[in-house]
Amino acid sequence: MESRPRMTKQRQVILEELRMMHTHPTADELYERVRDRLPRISLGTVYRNLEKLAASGMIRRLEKTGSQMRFDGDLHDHQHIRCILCGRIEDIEAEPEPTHCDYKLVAGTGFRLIERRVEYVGVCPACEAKKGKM
Amino acid sequence: MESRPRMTKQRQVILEELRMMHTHPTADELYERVRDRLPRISLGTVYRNLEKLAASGMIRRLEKTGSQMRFDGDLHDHQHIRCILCGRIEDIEAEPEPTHCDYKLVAGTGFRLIERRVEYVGVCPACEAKKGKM
DNA sequence: TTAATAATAGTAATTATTACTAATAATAGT
DNA sequence: ACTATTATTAGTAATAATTACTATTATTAA
Ligand SMILES: [Mn+2]
Ligand SMILES: [Mn+2]
Ligand SMILES: [Zn+2]
Ligand SMILES: [Zn+2]
Repeated sequence: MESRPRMTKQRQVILEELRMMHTHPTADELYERVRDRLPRISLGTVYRNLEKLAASGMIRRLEKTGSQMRFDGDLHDHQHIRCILCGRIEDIEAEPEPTHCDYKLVAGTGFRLIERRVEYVGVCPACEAKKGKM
Repeated sequence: MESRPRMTKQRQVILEELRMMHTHPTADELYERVRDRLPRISLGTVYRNLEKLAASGMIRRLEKTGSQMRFDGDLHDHQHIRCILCGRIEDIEAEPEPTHCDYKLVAGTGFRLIERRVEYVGVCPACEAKKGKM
């Protein structure tokens, strides 16, 4: 039942590239990027490593917003805003910890509160510009 | 280019059943329910109508949390808590409108803020009980 | 009633993700 | 450095949710 994770070249590169880009990429966006350095890597390997890295807390998995998962190499305490038109995600400097008020709101449901996620939704500058032209 | 929506038996039943249940069902949960009244309805019809009803504002589509879409026939201003283990969703009586503080947070990004979604995540009583037994 | 055309049932296609498997390579121990 | 163990990989197949297609049906306005 022993099983120490191994730091493979693939895992290393995936982690490095995710930490470099600040765009909260999907698995296949990251796959395209990583292929520049490891042309023979497979998409399944990218998925598997993102899963492992997220489970070990080395990266964040942004819960299914939009149609695919997105990942974040930046672990500092922050939230996100997503463009309702193109899906682009940017950082927002807000603290996500639940407040006393949140605990009171949840009390009636019988749930044990773990986390409060705030997602801001809007239109990004690029999409706003595009829209103006029509 | 004219196109007035028609109130078909299927659309009627889908809307009625969704409004009755307070469980935020997935498309196929609702499909199973509706089949009791319309045994020949197809899953595609359920999806198509949920899409139309959401677009016209008659129901809410809860943005992809978990692996599938969920729908809500209750339009009153509220938010949700989702069980991280079983996916069950319950209502939370919190106002979702962005505050001045939210607008200030978003200002730096250049986005036009449309909505602030707060999703609470926790463990539901049923799952908590199940967990205690192991 | 009738004509126009949304909407439907049934099925096929798409898409993101996960599972499978034989081959490879990272690590611990010698 | 060599070897044994086994986590990990590439490649591919399978799954699962959703969407698209198409011939037929049924709603609604005239
Ligand atoms: Mn981020
Ligand atoms: Mn609700
Ligand atoms: Zn955009
Ligand atoms: Zn639960």
